[in-house]
Amino acid sequence: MGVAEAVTSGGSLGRSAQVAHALRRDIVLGTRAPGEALRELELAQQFNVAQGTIREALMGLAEEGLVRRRARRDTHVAPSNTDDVGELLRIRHDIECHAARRVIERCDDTLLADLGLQLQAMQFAALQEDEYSLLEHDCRFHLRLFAAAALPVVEPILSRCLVHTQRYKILNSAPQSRDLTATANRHLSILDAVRDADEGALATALSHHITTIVDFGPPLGPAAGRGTQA
Amino acid sequence: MGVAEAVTSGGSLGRSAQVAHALRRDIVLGTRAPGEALRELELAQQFNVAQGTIREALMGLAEEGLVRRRARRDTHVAPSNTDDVGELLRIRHDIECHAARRVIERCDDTLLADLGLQLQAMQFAALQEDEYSLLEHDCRFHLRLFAAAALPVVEPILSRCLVHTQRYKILNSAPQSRDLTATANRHLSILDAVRDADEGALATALSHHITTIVDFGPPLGPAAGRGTQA
DNA sequence: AATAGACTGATTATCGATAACGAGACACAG
DNA sequence: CTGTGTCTCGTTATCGATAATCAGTCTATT
Repeated sequence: MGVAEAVTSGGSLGRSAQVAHALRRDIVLGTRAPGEALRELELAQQFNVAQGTIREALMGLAEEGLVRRRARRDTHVAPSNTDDVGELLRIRHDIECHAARRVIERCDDTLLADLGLQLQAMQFAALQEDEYSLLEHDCRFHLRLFAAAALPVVEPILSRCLVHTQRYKILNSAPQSRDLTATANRHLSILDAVRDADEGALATALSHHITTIVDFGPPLGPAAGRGTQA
Repeated sequence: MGVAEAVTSGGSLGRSAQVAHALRRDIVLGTRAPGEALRELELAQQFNVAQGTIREALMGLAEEGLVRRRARRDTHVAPSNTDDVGELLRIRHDIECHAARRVIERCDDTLLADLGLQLQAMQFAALQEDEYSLLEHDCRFHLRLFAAAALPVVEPILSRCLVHTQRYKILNSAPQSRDLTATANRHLSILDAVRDADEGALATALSHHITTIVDFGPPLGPAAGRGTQA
């Protein structure tokens, strides 16, 4: 497992949030493999923070479903299950497409600007070959779009769907088979639909976008086996 | 606000879980009204535990969407929004009905027993006029049923839908208008469908059950029309 | 040899105190 | 009277140490 970067009072968000961010990155990218143990004191030493801070980060990740905590026993990286992801993708499709109407109805001028910014960031990340950065902005793109629907309680659900979908994609496909720039540009049709304030087009674009994220066909058959120990 | 019961090393689960349970109860029942401030030190004194313990409980509730935390600012009871609940109900409908097939396929012998137990507990709670207990077992009934679908990552999503749905119902209808025994017995048709291992009947029973949980008609304004999707 | 019981090592859960942070009040200058 | 900068207060975030608990092991008894 990786040598963790000590957190040194960097960003404006709290230390536990920074730790959670770093761990999330490792888990989504597969640097920390499913099943890997996460001991609080060990992580505290690695990140140079107190155990309680690690604890909070782990609790957050547990709520996201990325780690599994068994009370007073252990904490480890959660597995990535195909059936689960399929269902999450279905739910995501349902939520995002259904929100299209509300989004168009409530679309304000900052929405388009924010989406454009995220798209730009995605394209930049693609050029840099920084896949995780791309994924992050992908997430933000969809969450920002959904935020316009003004359904705050549903947002965390969508967020969970997004994260798990992305993790599954990373864990179950060969790195060279993923064209980052293409992934970024796949959001163009969504942006266009929002620009045109075309509810139907937005729903269609989202539906197509989501259904083509993961091809459940080819990659699962042969070497889909997890246990891709580093 | 209520005088909190000091937690005295009661159950087998940790103190923070007990605190979270108590707070969840108060919030769902409306004893702690939406918008009410929740100060960590104050609660720590009321429950006779350390601030950190309260903190964990609040973080858990925040992830459930029952409280809203603004970093370094404050923590308060989350509002209960009609639009959100409508959407959550839609998602819940989608998840539970779609799981019917998997549930029947993987139904093992303990499922029926567990569901029967929960139903009994609901009926008992109804007789006692203990609405929260009824709600809890209602939750467990549905979660136990869904657990048979073996989609662990989706479970927390369903859980969130259940909790918010129930809270909304409590907060937006007169207590005397709710027939507890009828609510409990409404699960009979679901149990029957599982007993018969009839996938179609289960999906139908669940669909009817969920769509008739909240009548968005009378108590709310005019257009409460949730899409008659399906 | 098999079983029941207690011990040990490892891990999480809790605590009490201190630090960091943001918002609003307040005084002051323009 | 208005705008700006500072200051204090309330609240959350972090820390380091200690307590509680569990799983697996090891032993003693039958």
